[in-house]
Amino acid sequence: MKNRELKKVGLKTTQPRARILQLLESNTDRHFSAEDVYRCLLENEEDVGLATVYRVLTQFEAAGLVTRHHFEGGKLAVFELDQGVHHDHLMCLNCGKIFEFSDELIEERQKIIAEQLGFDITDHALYLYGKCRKENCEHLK
Amino acid sequence: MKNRELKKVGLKTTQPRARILQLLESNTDRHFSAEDVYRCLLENEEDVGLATVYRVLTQFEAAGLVTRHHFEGGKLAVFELDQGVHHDHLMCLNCGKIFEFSDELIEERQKIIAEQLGFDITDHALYLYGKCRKENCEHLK
DNA sequence: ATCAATGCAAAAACTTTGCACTGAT
DNA sequence: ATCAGTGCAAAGTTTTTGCATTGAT
Repeated sequence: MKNRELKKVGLKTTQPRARILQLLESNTDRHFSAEDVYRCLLENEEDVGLATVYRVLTQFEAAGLVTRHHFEGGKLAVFELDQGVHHDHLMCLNCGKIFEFSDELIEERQKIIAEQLGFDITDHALYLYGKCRKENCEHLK
Repeated sequence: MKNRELKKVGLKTTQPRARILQLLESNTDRHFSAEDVYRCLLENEEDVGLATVYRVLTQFEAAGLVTRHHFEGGKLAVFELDQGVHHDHLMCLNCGKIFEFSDELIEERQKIIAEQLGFDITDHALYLYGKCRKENCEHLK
């Protein structure tokens, strides 16, 4: 079923790859570590080796299917499906929740800055860290 | 000599801490991994344990003396001295060089976005990745 | 049938921790 | 003299790799 997407980026359709892509596609709001993916698949009785999860996520990244992040504080890398539209991240340091946003002005400004410095931008990432003022913000232990 | 700065942030002045601070202060343009710091000190005949380097850098970070970064691609954390003025980073994916910049408009915009989303920002980081068009850009092997 | 992809276990890479000793006040 | 800080070695985490086996075309 994930046949098309995988072929498109030049990856042979295998069970692990299809399952991981499926998982990411049905949780576009989440940011998965390799462990997360591994455990989610296990829970679904879809056994995949952890090494394979790492390999597949790295391949997906190289293929432009996913983006890898290193959030402040976290030691693991986390991945999310790339859905065509770039977005940035805002993370609550209390509850760990991640919010996504995008801003045309900032994007424009980045291009101008890169141009001035003589750079061809291939990639960029903006992370805001703070505390959400929501009453439902559960503090991390 | 690094007495004052360390005391100010509530850290007892010890040889390892003074040496590491000294190293960072005389290389404000560099981004050091713990290993980098360790090796630089060894080369200067200033023996310090690697574990201590990690501990001190973490303390410096907590004290607001340094900032920790996880650049794209790199697996190690790197540190740089915090010099009061916030700045962002632009990294060349060819030669690895890091350029610093800061932009008032982007800063403003971030505040507005955070406000709209009901966040109190404590921290932020913007990374641009690309290729510098300089003729002296040495490609990574 | 072929060759890439997988799973496992082992290794590597990076960072943290325990503990006895050293050093700053 | 005291107690925080250090160094070393050991352990922890996260990620990668080697190799025999499995699976997709």
